[in-house]
Amino acid sequence: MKDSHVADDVMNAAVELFATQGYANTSVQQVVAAAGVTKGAMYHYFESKDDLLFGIYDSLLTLQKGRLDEIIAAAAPDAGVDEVLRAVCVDVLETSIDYIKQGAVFFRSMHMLTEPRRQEVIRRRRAYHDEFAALIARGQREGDYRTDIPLAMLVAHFFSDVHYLSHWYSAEGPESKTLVASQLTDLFLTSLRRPDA
Amino acid sequence: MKDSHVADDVMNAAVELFATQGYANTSVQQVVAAAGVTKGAMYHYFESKDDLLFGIYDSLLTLQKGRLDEIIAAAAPDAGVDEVLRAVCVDVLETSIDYIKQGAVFFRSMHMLTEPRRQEVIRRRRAYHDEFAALIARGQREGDYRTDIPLAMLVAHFFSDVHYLSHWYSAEGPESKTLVASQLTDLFLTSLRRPDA
Amino acid sequence: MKDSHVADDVMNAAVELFATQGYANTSVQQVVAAAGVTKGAMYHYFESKDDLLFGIYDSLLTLQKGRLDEIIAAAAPDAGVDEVLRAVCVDVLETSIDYIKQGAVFFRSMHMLTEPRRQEVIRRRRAYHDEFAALIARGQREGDYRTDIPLAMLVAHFFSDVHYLSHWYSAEGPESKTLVASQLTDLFLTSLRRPDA
Amino acid sequence: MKDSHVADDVMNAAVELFATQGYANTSVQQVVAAAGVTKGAMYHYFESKDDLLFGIYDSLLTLQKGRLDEIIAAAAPDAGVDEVLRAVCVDVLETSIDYIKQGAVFFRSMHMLTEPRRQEVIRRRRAYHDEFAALIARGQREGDYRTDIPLAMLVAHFFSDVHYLSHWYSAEGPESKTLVASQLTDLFLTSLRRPDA
DNA sequence: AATGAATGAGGATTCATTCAT
DNA sequence: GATGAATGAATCCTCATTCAT
Repeated sequence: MKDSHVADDVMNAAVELFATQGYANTSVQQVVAAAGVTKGAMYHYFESKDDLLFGIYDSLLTLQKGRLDEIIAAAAPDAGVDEVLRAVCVDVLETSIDYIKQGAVFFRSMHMLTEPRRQEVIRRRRAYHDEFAALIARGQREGDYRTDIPLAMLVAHFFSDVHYLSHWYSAEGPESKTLVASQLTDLFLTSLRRPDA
Repeated sequence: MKDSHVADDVMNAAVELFATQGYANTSVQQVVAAAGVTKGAMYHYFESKDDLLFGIYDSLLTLQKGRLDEIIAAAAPDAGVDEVLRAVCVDVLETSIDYIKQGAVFFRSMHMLTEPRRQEVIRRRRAYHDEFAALIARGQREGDYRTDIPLAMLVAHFFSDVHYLSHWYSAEGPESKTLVASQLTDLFLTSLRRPDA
Repeated sequence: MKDSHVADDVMNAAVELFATQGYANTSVQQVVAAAGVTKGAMYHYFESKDDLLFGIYDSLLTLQKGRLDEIIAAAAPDAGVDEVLRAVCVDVLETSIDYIKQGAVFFRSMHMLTEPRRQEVIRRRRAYHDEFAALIARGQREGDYRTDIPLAMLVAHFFSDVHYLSHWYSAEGPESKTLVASQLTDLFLTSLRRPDA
Repeated sequence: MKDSHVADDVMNAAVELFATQGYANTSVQQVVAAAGVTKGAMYHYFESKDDLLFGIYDSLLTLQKGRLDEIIAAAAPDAGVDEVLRAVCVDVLETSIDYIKQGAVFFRSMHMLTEPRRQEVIRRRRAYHDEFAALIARGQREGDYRTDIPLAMLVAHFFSDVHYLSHWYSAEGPESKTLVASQLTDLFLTSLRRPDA
């Protein structure tokens, strides 16, 4: 259930309020009031408040997974892994800044999701991480990246930065976004390189 | 109000439940049942559910600030900044693993705190970060650390790892803790070094 | 929010119970049970228990102020002040007997109102008294009424009777109401007359 | 249970708080805090919160009944009823001003008393009114006072002023008290006199 | 006499959701 | 499709009173 002017307005209001006040502190009443629709109209498009929350996860996961697949598919056959990984990192970071409110909700409200959906989010998120991890593993095999540190930790080391963006980043301008993305990518790739190389 | 057998049991139960199910999904009833005390007894020691939550923040902030000050004070007068910073990073990471449940609550429930207390947490947390930032700044002045990246981002880059621990770390054994702390410290310090050095 | 079958039933039940048992001794549960509605329905029409109480004040103040204004406006241009004042007194007393339960609540529960509303009641009540006082003042200027006693005390002397009705009056019949009103008015006007006249 | 420094302090604090905030809005905790004693100490001297409230009624009733009896007993054998009644009225009014806080509680919190005690207060109050009524009746028999108005209403007419004092009187000075008492007595006795006399 | 921790019943309020219209 | 009145379960919190010390 997801189109029409009503559904969009509701989702936007929900993201805004959930990011600002938290999911638990936001009543359905507040959401519909902010969206300028009635409760009945909302329940016509969304099954529950949980559905609203899941919508945020779903669209973000769909978006980022799609972009990741695209970048990898679009990579030149002879491209070095470092080049691809850099593109991926920059893209994730930029997208996360674009959707920083959704990101704030994402990392803060996972435990508010009802159970089957929480599992789905975890599964899709893991799939995403695995694809990212495969890139690093390839770089390790090719001798570019350090192997003295567990793969899982390297992945976590990168996504911690993605995660943390909503805790400190505040939009000053469009250029800032690309600069931040490139600098964080740089920090990550620097630490990833073989120490002795 | 913060001692007696009752207060401790309640706090422990609260940490456990808040970390597992989230603050909003945990009723005071569940907390007191888990602690084996009555609701009235709990309200004798804590003013509100919010007070319970704040207690988690307060004790963690007090602990970590204390340790940070101690390490800096205990550093040999001729110690290089890198040595001190490494000790600080390792300590923060190890402490965060020891109190990983409190950490999970910390980063997930800040918006559930009532306003004056939320401000206090933010203030104390900022003070902590500032002290950490001062170390890096000293390293920059001494020529050890890179200056091409804003100080605030370097700080965020480290604390994102601290933050993220509760999302992926799970205790496999006592050695693991020190290993993880040392490896994450390593990643951070590697990326911090002057690129051209 | 103040119509619909539900709102009326709730208000009536509230007046009855507040007058009989007092506001503090009456639970919202008792009110909704007496009104035959659910708690949720009540909270759809009233914001709080306090709102219920304020509703009693509001309707009584509105009613009596309206009637006072009407009587003064309707007075013949050449009417003596004594004639107008008598009409006002009789009307206030009769109305107070008609709404004797509301009156019982009025004088007993003012301190249970939350602050901004308590101020509003005081303000509106004062406006009402001032209008009444203006009539007496006119009578004093015209030489009908005594001036050896402060105006405020004369006003209090009358409203004390209004106030006290709910402490001793009990409805024996419709005639009694008009008799009581006329007799109390008589007592008041007698004491108001210039002693030496 | 009623002496010792503790009991007095508690009673004074209770009167103050009950008069200011109302009985229902005042917790035992607030009373003992204001009195500077502990809860246990209070419960050593008073059986219940209700006991505290009843104490206010008891002392006021005892005091006023005692004074009434005294004045009547002390009247010269050949004293006119008007003289005695005037003395009684002035005394009641002055005493009520002296104990105006107790009076505020008296008229506002009767329905908060537990049942047997509420009946006792009503009974003793009625006895007091009856004695007062007997004076008026004597004046009627002696031809001084009007008989066209029911005795009960005449009594109510006077006590309404006593009652109402706490709603408008505020202490400006010691002289004011005697002036107010004498003026209200005057208003009452004026209206009491035979209209045709 | 005095303490104050502990009890436990009760109260006001919120809110996601349903459903007749 | 849309409304919004109504539901009813759940939640946080208060508080008079007791009792071991």
